Amino acid sequence: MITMTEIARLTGVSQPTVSRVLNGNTSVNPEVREKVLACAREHHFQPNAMARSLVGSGTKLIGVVLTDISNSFFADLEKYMEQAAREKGYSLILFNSDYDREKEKHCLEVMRRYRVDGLIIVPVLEQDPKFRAEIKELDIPAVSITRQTEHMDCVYIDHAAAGARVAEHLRHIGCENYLFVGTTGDRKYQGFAEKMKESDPDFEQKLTVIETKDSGKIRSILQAHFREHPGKCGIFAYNDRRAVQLHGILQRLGISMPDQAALVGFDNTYTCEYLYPGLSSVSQPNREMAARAVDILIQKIEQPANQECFDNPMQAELVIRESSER
Amino acid sequence: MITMTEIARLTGVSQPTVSRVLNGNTSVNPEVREKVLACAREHHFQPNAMARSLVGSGTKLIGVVLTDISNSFFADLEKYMEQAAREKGYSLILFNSDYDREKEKHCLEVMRRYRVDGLIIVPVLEQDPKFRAEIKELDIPAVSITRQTEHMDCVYIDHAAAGARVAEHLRHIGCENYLFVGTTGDRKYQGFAEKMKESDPDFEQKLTVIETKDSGKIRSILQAHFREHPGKCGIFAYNDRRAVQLHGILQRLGISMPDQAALVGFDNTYTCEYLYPGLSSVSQPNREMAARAVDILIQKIEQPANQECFDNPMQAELVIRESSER
DNA sequence: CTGTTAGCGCATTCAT
DNA sequence: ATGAATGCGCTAACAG
Repeated sequence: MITMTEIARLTGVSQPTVSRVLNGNTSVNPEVREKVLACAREHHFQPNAMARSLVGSGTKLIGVVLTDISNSFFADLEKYMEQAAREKGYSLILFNSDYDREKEKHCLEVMRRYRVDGLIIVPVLEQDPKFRAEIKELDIPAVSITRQTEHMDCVYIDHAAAGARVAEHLRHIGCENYLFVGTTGDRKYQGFAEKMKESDPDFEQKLTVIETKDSGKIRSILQAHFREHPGKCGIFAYNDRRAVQLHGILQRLGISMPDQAALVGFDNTYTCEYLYPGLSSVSQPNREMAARAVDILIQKIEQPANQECFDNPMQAELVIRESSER
Repeated sequence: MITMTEIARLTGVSQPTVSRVLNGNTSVNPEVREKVLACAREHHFQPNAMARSLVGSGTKLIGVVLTDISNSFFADLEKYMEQAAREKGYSLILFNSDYDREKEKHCLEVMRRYRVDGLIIVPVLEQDPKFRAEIKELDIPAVSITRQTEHMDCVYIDHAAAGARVAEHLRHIGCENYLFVGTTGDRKYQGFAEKMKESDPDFEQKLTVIETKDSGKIRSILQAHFREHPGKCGIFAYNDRRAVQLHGILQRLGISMPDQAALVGFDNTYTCEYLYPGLSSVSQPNREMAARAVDILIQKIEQPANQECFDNPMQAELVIRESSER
């Protein structure tokens, strides 16, 4: 791979002159300019980003840590982040933490080695003090995406509010009992339950929580549930993947949507509209979230002055389809 | 961020000694060793990968260019590639080409700037001579994944064979006419059509090709098709995303699977088994493909001797579910 | 406008 | 076993 020094030798000028031409900042003699450019083109010169960064201008690298890119929602996010970053001349170095704090820590270390200019992360455990310490140690601009954090910028949707919105909807279409698929530590659940309790003090007796991901077990639970509770059941799943799974199981059990079961998922992945009956789901503005995260980050990278942290809550929207129509 | 020179200053030894300690190659005085290690730990030292690469030991960076990571199949692939790479101390710098040759070219240029040690790519157009030239210019080990290529190592499944396998299956369950969803330039299609023609000279009259991705248009085409052709129709979609879309449309039209329509997708994404009726699909061994691609690449990076290119065709498997059961 | 000089952080000689 | 010197490719003064 050709270097500036080599181009300098070939064209008979000094290396800094080559640098000037190729970076186009200061003015150089037009003839020299052309000669150098021609030579650079001929040899497909590309500046060595490593050397450049070493000298202090940053790496133009953004470290991205996702919990799991095989989740469509995150895959979309990464795609939009890359687009936004590319527009500003940044590239992404991507890691999956697999929801594992140890791996996450390792990702952070590797990113440090590459001296990424900034960091976008979906934290495994945003409140973990160790995580906060690790981020602080990194000492570079960082924004968390998808999760609300207090010690760093964050771009997210208010999961509790979204959960509440789902509660409102399910109550509105007249459900007699409820199923939540996920863990009760989830903000979505908390917002959902809170809202329900507001209008129905007996809510907790009407609720069943399914934590397992095992299709067989879910099937048994559903079967028993619908045998004992004939009334319309509102089902809220913490993500579309689970919701699609439930959708299939309900179909197999011959439980009709939305009459017997009103199902709502989360993330509004493309499958929702293709399914039959169509799957209601909470849509996150992932393109906007990605763009916002990248913008905030790059702004902080390039203007290190303003170093306060901001909360960037964004608006989610419930997309109602056949699976939970009135 | 602390440097070796700084650690050297703090511990009163020379920078090369720090380097020796931290890289653990040559032997150093145990006392010095401990002192240096302690200091490094205390300050959370991480070697500057940029500087290290500059001095000639490579970047430990693998450039990955995918056409579209929002496709679950590729997202899975990337996840497994990252795992495999991490195990060998490499990190991934990821790009999406969006099926756009220009963007792909740009990705290649950026990778060059970062002096990635090697490259794994899903080519937009593997036969394009310009693409081949660009890869050659890069002058680093490169493997193409998912596509067969002649000028570089490749890890892929034989799409034509997989298409033939689907043909066999659909013929076997007794279809009277066929629908292919995708483009006829696709190897899957070619294998499919070839196989069909073997046993049925009239195949071409029995085939309809749907190229559009527009749900409304697909719906019209299907409606017209089933009105005119009452017999059982074998439908082969080039990927699961399209297959899921068709699945929904068929359901909405009240066309039963597998009686009236036997549907087969491609990639065997998780949705397939959750759908009802379950979606038949061709399963690619993506974990193995990813691991193989990474292994081959790293081997070539670390043993530049053997520079021949190898074909690595892998075995796909048709997973039959309700959507195309006999 | 352009060449000289210096230095980024590190690995790698070469001495000692 | 360890320090001194060198150079990777580049940018950033500085002097002409």
